[in-house]
Amino acid sequence: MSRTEPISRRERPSKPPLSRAAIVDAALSIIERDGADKLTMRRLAGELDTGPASLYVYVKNTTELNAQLIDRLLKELDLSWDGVEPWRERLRRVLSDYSALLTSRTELANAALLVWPDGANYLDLIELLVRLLLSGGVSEQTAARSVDLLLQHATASAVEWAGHARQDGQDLADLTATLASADEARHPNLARLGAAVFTDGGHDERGRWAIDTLLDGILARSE
Amino acid sequence: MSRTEPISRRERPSKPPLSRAAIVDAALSIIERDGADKLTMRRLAGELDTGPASLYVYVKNTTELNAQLIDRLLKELDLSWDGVEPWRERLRRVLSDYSALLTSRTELANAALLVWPDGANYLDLIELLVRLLLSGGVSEQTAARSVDLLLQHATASAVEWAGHARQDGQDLADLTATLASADEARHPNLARLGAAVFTDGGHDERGRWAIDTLLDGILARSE
DNA sequence: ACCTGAACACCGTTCAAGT
DNA sequence: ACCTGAACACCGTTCAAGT
Repeated sequence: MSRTEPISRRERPSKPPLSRAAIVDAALSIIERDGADKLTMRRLAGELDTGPASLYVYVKNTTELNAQLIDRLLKELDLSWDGVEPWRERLRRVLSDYSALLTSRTELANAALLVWPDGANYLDLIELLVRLLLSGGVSEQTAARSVDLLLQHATASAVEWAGHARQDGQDLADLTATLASADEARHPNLARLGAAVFTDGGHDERGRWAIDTLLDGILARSE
Repeated sequence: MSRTEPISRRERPSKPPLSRAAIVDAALSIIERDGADKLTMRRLAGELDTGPASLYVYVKNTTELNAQLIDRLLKELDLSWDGVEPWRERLRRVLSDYSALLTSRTELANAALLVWPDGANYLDLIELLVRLLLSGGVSEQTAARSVDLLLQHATASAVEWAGHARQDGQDLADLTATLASADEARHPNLARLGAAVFTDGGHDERGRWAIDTLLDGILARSE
């Protein structure tokens, strides 16, 4: 008999075999195409031409998948340092790169706060942060803790920004209205400062201010 | 005919009328009884003996409900200041109270990062923070921005802690294993610091360190 | 006007059964 | 051994219809 493959009946001729890597790839392309909020186990299974149960052979649960995804995304970060660019500037740059990476992927940003995204690229990022801090004269113990604080800030900023951009019904107008209604007797300081509490300066400028403030605090710990 | 109420047939004799306040109350009791992760629109409707559609007469969506809930929870915070307790200590205390309030309510902690929880109690909290900062000699502009940074840190810490306590399959052991596997050539600094990056010091001590670092940074901005 | 049953369009995860 | 159909146990939100 001739060796015509009976499998060749299928439309998509060679459905690639499932694997952890194939799943992460498919997840990434859903995120790029439809947005991170559209990434679900069921949709991901659909993308791979199978049922959702099949994914659970390769990933334990959604949390684990997210951790994997975050690490994969981190690969896109430039983590080099020429040693010429001042360490403080390099630190600012890598943190805002990291934030930007997550801001357009709301659900992942959220996951990044909840999971410890273990993985080689995450380690690379931490390594760079530690290296920069040490070169700035920060003590080893302080550097270790600062990494946490800096990444927490960058991640939380991404979550906030992604959330506010999404605007689930809320907007800045509501907030400034609430603030304007602040009773002068009950909130004398707020009444004086007004909307500056929330809106003073642009996003970039505030981000830069925050990182500089963090760094000043960190440097103060190292004397 | 006698004026026997036909309504008295019902088991729970007087189902309270729906209202925004009643909904928030019911939501709070679900959170207290079953945990914040069990709070859903459908369950909430069940608690109030009605269908989920009825809730949408009083709240726009889940996000709005969460904002409401956070403000209500904030009412439980002690926001007084005798002016005798050093401002820095008072600030530390209110921030860790706020964190603790959210840590046991995972989903709300998450929401607190995403929504601007407008409401009277939130304003009270901000007012206290501004007041403490100003009394510490911080400039008005710096105080306004610092409030953001301090609350972001406290909220993000609550989210992280709640998440790690939940342990969706991940645990510290995984992470320290990853860290131990850090290639010495690729991650010389990490290899030297080891697990200290993640585990040095207890939760409370690290929290205190972070707030002090933040405050030192803030004070450095004000000279 | 105020409320809601029922439907729409989804979820994550498990498990028994198939190859 | 590896994979998956089908089911379990849910979601948030809308809308046409009822009182």
